Amino acid sequence: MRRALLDAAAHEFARRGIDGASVDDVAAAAGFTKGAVYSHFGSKDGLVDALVEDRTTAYLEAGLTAVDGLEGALDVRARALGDRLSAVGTEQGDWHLLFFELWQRAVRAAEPGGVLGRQRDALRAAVADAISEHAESAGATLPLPAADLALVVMALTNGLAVERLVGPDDVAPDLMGRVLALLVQQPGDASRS
Amino acid sequence: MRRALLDAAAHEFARRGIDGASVDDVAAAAGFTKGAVYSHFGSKDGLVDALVEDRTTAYLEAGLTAVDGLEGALDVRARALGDRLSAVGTEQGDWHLLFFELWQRAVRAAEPGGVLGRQRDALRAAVADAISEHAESAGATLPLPAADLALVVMALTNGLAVERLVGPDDVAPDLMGRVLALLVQQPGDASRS
DNA sequence: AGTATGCGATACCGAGCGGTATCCTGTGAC
DNA sequence: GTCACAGGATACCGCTCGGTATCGCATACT
Repeated sequence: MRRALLDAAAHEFARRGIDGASVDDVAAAAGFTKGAVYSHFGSKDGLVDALVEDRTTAYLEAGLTAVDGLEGALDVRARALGDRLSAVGTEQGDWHLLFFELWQRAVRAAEPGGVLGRQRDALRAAVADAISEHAESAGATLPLPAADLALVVMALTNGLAVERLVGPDDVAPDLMGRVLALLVQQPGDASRS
Repeated sequence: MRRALLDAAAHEFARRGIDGASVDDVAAAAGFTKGAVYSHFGSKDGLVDALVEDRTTAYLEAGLTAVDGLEGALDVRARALGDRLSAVGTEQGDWHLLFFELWQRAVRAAEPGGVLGRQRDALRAAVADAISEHAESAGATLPLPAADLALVVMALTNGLAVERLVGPDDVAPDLMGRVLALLVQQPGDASRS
């Protein structure tokens, strides 16, 4: 089953590294043998490519969901967004481990227009749009261009995930929310938690 | 020469991955053969360990330098710090590639108290101290505990490095500084660039 | 029932790697 | 000048892994 192989690959690759996990390992984790993998994906690289496609799509959707349906003042929305992103990041420790590995591959391959790059651009644009709309509907002015803020949100998500994987207890669950709230706080607005 | 081998290892490991670069490759890049590596470090893991020690020490010192000798109002210092960190991050693209690989190893090994973890704690504590002192000497109140701010600085540095390696032009050079300035901005302080 | 199709298992190959054992050579002590 | 030694080169081993060729078997179609 293609689905089972992709899930097993995501898990094994995250745990042991893409180079560290053999095709045999992945197949065995899914209850199959190598033959199944080569029958479906042709090569190990083919499996990795399919995995990139699969997981980045899911990641993009998760990101879109996170910025959707926020209500209230802008800093309240920012806090809620931070909490959502933290929750997702905390429960899916494997994802970031895998993500950084795929990202490394993409950087080293240096082939512009890779799947990862495209999905990143899409996510960034979508988040930037959402931020703009949220700011407008909340009647607030953004302290930075929406595109820059989107980048900061992504960078913080990734950066805090790094720290969380080293020391899960070192990162307060509400840190992301508080930081984002500070970033969109209006000048002269003295509201502090 | 031990130094040459470490430098070559840093470069080769960053470019091709720790698993992707063979001991032969590293030695050749330094103008030697395998024998030199095994004579100095005993094993590939020994080389990696020595490299972790070497580079994290340098990184820690770079971090300490960055938070040192800042002057002026708190947000001015924050901006200057951001610019320094951006400059360092931009010119040393290789380091972050290597850092994430070493970080992955540490997370997967899951041996608490690794060198990387200790250096991270030290850096975080030092940055937190520096932030506290800067806040005090500038007569400002911090919107978040210094330890949390230190974590945010580190997370942003790493997160923006990720983005910069994917698309160098997507990250404005002054973004880090502006974000940090926003974070320490005093309520009621309407100064905006 | 017979047959075709395709997924997955099995056995095998070649290459590259980490590691080791041994040899070579330049350098310093006396 | 001789000797000892350490840093490094060379040759080699064994193992693991990606990849391939082939086979077996279940399902579906006629």
